Amino acid sequence: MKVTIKDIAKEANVSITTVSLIINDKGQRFSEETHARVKTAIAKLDYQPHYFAKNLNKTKSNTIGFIVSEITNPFFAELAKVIEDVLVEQGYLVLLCNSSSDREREERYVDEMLYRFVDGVFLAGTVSDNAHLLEKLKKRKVPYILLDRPSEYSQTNGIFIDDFAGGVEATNYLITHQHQAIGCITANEHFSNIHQRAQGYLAAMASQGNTPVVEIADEVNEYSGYQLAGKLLDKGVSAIFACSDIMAFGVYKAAAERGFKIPEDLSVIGFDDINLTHFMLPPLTTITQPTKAIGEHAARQMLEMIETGNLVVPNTVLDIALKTRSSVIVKQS
Amino acid sequence: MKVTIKDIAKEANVSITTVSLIINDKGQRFSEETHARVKTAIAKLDYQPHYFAKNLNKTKSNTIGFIVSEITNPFFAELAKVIEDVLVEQGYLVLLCNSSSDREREERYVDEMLYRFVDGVFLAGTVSDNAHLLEKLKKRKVPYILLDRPSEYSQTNGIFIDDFAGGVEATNYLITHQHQAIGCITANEHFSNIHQRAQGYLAAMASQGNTPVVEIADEVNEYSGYQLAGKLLDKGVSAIFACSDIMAFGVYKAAAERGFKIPEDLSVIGFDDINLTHFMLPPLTTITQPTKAIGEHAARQMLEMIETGNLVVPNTVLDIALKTRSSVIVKQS
DNA sequence: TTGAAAGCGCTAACAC
DNA sequence: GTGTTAGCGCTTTCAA
Repeated sequence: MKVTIKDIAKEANVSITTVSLIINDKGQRFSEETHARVKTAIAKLDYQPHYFAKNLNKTKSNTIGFIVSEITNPFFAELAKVIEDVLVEQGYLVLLCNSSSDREREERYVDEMLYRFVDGVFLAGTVSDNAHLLEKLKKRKVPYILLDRPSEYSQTNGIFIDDFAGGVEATNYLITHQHQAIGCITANEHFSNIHQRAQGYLAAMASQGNTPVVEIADEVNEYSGYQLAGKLLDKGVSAIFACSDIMAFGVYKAAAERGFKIPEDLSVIGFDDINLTHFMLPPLTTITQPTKAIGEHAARQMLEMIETGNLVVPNTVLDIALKTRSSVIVKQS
Repeated sequence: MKVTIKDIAKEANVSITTVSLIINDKGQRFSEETHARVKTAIAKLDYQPHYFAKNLNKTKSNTIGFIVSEITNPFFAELAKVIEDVLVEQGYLVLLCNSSSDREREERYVDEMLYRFVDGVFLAGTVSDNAHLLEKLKKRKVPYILLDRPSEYSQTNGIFIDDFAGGVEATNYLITHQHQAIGCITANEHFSNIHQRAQGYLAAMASQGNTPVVEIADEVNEYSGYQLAGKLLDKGVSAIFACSDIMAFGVYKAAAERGFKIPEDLSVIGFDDINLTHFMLPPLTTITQPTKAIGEHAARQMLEMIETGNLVVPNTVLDIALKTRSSVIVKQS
């Protein structure tokens, strides 16, 4: 049988009230000796409070949900890791769930999390058309934070970067290296942030009078990058902007298969700056997302919301930066 | 206020017992009409059972813990994803926690999971010296399954591959390609499975009378692979066996920096067969772990243990296979 | 300083 | 077929 507060009370020869108060640090009024007796009993019987009983008429679980669209994408794995590190440090447990970008799964997870009384929810890379999810969270007064992908529905509680500006910067970098036939690999509008990066590309191309060549994927991974890069290469581009580093892996492969060398025959720029970009050959020039800062800021905001009961926090846009490595050079004539 | 079973009872004009039984599919004895009334009331009031109350005098939570040593390692991310897919399908929620190979974190997670009454725990890549963790789980009669890394302490409940044989096979493959100066990049004995792969390498080398050259890392990632590959290359090896694909990324980089081409100047073989190996240049020859089969088998075993209450399941060793791609060729003289 | 007792929402044994 | 009621382990109000 599990040891209960009753057993402790009996062992220490006090009432259960006394035990409860002392356990929860509300027992200042008790004598030193009572404290000691209770502590000893707890240690002796190896008592652990009962999670369900303790929370029965509470509304806190010390658990925070984290819904991520694709855990095998290193960017998300790195982000989740940073956030978990901070939250665990603060005494929370993170309930990390992978949705594989599936709407139904996302909703299911939100329901299950609310059912389990999570104290907050992070939504990383979930579908942008998520009014129903946010509505549920608001109704239950559970704080949430949106990461990576803005929601059409929420103008607050998000931590993002300026994807459009990043797209412009990446494209301009290629343009300043004399590239004109620049292709772009992006994803459909459900991936709103990645879509925005392509919008930045389009704007930068337009301002130079360059003709854009965009390929749009329905998934963001190495394979889709590979497929679309092939199409672009067949169209004769001299540079490619891959709106996600993971897609850039596919670009490298497609180029290699066609005998194109990077950067001599093809310049490539990515977006995200995942750890692996250092290990691509050549190392990928990319737009850096401050993953650590995003995660830490997100965790802090969440803790603050939980603490204050405030459910709204203004959107934050963190700075990106161009990370120059070796995959882009001046166009060879 | 949250809607409770009482409200439903009142609305439907029945007792709370009736509601409870019908909700839990134990209400065969009630009339069609009663069923309907209760269902209508539930829908009308948008009733949801109370997680803590429901489980208060139960011992099930419909939640399964998953402790992983390094979620940013694609192998683990892929494995976790497969398992979660199966388990979610079966009505469970997976509590995925990343320990960063930290003993304290692992223990903390086990405690928190037990506190939350998880129905089972997966331990993927956790420290091999984990008697204390398994002891806790056994004491609470919570089924567990060990993945990736065997425990010195448990001869059951594991799903592994034959790491030693894999090491032998990888090494022999290099040997049959005329390589003699073969280096090996592995990790310290805390990573028991990876360590075993190196043992296989040593055996294969010894049986040929070749002199082994082993470098041992304290972490398994791209960086450690890079560091150690540098050392091996400086010692003049013509082939490298990287005991983990993620480390092979580092080998590629170290080789490139020294002007060594793969496979012409250096043959490389990896282990795991993560998705990204297809995208390495050249694609990495490696030992395939049947990630999908491992995950599905693990999930099935877990469900069976939960269902039957049986806490022991024999170890399973799944088959590996050599996956030939383009990073190994016959040694050039 | 301490304790008795009500109540959180639900399940299940038992009664009708 | 249906309802009453006693808990599950803990927190908290109120009394002493």
